[in-house]
Amino acid sequence: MPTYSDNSPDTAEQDTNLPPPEQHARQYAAVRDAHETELIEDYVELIGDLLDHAGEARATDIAARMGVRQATVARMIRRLNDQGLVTNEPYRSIFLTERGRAMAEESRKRHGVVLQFLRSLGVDDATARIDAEGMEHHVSETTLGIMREFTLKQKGGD
Amino acid sequence: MPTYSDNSPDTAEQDTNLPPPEQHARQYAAVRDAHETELIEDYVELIGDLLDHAGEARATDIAARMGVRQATVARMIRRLNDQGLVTNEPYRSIFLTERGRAMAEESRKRHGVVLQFLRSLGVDDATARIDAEGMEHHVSETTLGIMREFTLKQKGGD
DNA sequence: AAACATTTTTAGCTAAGGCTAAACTTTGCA
DNA sequence: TGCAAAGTTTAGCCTTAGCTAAAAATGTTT
Repeated sequence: MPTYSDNSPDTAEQDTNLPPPEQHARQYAAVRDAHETELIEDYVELIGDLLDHAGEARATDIAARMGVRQATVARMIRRLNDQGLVTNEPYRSIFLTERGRAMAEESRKRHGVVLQFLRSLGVDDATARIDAEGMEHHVSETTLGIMREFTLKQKGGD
Repeated sequence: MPTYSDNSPDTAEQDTNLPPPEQHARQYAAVRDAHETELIEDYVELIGDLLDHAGEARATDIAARMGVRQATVARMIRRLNDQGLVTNEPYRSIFLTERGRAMAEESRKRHGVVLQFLRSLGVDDATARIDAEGMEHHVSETTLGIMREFTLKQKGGD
């Protein structure tokens, strides 16, 4: 029994009734779309981070940080190359194209906003990191803006 | 250039340095784990909702609301059956097992907490619904608890 | 420079989750 | 009652993203 739907007659219906089928379907479609780009963005973001911090992005390091095998990384790199996000020559380390760099930057920003927001909500660092990684790709621009504001306000207020 | 990492010397390092590789890998593994159960939970939650609201859960309705084809639903139902989450007989509608019901309830609660939280943050209803759908499976118990509290506090404070 | 170690790539397997097309069952109506 | 429509299932295709095993290239060490 959800306590949250029992005291506000205005929103009670929205909680207990299902949305119309088409809208419902659009919600799930949005999640599926997010999933399609999610992994690509994670790889690109990680490659960007490695380039910044280690000076180069090597398949071994990507694999270690992603927690997957090198073979998996190799195939993903080819895909990223196909999509014009990275450049790479056989047996050499990986670089971001202009588009890749833009995506990495974008991703890094989103990630940062969500992470900072969770922290300023009072979530411990370790948990915030894990949750941010998962939530990052499912937060709309609208919500992201609200999170940004909230974080700033918290910072100033304390 | 992330403004959030430039003014708080304490957290600056955590933002600009990468976590150690093993921890980093664990974060991505957590996201992958969430993805595995995510769709299953969505189906179970939807079936529960349909049972509650329409009295029965039919493949056609599930397909319409999920935004996928009936063939896709049919195969998923078999999978849910294999996992002991639903019972179904050929050409008859679908029911939840005890375990299925528990999962649906659990899922519905999480979903509600995230949705209410987003609303009380100031996110508009349509956006909140979409974001909640995606975020739901990536929010830890810890964060969920904090969200619940925050929502209550907002409600009382206004 | 040859041998060994590491790194990268390729080939081929699996499972999931979309799809279409076609077969089969149930339902509803004339 | 019988036939058409609607709903359900099965078969088979595709892509993605894991994996292992093995081959190819690079780097290191003696």
